[in-house]
Amino acid sequence: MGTKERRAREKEQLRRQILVAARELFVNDGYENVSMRKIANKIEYSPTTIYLYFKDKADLLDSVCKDTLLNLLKTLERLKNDKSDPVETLRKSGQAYVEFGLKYPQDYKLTFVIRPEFQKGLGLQEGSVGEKVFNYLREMVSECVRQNIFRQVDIETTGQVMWSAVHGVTLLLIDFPDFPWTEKDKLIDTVIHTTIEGLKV
Amino acid sequence: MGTKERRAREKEQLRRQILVAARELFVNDGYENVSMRKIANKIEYSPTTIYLYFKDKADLLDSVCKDTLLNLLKTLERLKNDKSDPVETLRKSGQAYVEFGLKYPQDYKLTFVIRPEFQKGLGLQEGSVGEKVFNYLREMVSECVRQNIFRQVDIETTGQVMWSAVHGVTLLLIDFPDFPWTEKDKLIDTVIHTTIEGLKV
DNA sequence: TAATCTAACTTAACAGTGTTAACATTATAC
DNA sequence: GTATAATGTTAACACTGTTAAGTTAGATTA
Repeated sequence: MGTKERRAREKEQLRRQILVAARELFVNDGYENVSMRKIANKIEYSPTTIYLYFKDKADLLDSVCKDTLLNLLKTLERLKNDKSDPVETLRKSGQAYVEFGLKYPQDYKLTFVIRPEFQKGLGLQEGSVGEKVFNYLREMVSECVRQNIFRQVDIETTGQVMWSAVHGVTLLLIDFPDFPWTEKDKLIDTVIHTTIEGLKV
Repeated sequence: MGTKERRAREKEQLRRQILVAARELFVNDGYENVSMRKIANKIEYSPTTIYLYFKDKADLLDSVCKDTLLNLLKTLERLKNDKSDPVETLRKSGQAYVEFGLKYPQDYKLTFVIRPEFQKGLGLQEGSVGEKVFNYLREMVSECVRQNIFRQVDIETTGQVMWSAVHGVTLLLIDFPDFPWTEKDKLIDTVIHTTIEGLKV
């Protein structure tokens, strides 16, 4: 009677296989330059098979994005234990966020700019992974507010300001690699430091 | 002998016509959803005619982006006269930048995230429009540094921090319209205010 | 075991894409 | 008025996402 479970497992396996192949191609060649046929080729199935597992190409991308967010969340939550200094934790979180974006630039762009429509359905609404990521930021910030380190009492605004800063510097560094930036790590440090100091005043 | 000039004028006219049609379609339908045939249809020429004026679709987009940057530059330079308070001018410039992005969200995204490769050839290199935009920001910032308002002596870094902040908040507001943002203008104000205060300390 | 059913997958096709090469047309120059 | 250059068009190629119809293999039932 284990046949049904086996079949389900096999089905899930192929789904993962498609996702892995798709991510790899999206990341290397860019979403628009990847065709369903290329993905199919990579996994050695016919193109239409993919449609048995994903509604369409956008749905496939959505699933890739969801994985990216899960990955980001995992990365961030590793920093949570460090409860000593809330400002230091926030600083580290910001740094980790930018680092994540620069480590997986294509993933980051796919998730946060190429297809933010996906947020409507999965990304930021209640119970979603995206919401969990922002909740993490909320926690970090609210601890700083609670300890009267930050002037602003409004946790939402404070969090959004922080997000703007790290999102901005991440995308600029990704999108304009040839721009004569200040030394990269120095810039990231300064952005985060400036924002935190600005929130204190 | 004015025939040559007339021909050149007519040619330039059709070029503009193509650009206008392309921008309108890109902005309404999104770059990827606009085909050369659609553009051709709009201006009532055959699709291949466009290739007599632009190398390819990307080149067409580049020209649209260049216009956007020119537009942004014009918007910003209107604020330059106000020499009284450099911090206030910088604040206003930041605000104008974000407002510009939100007023022409598709243009902004096309220029700053969809096709930043275009920066390589036209956008940010010497003498380009993009460089002029960043030079504007440099001027605003350096005035604040010169008057010892900002701690940081490094004008480049300071400018880049400012750019990160406004770029970040602009894109977040564009890309996640359904996110429960703080009231929009308040958020923009706070981002700019926070960054400036952070640079002062 | 043989017949049936169903889930998984493929083939063939449609309408659309960017782009090129070859052709047609028009307006200028001699 | 004829040659010449500029301008525009037609037809085609190889590709795209996606659907409908057809095939095959494995499990279920009699």
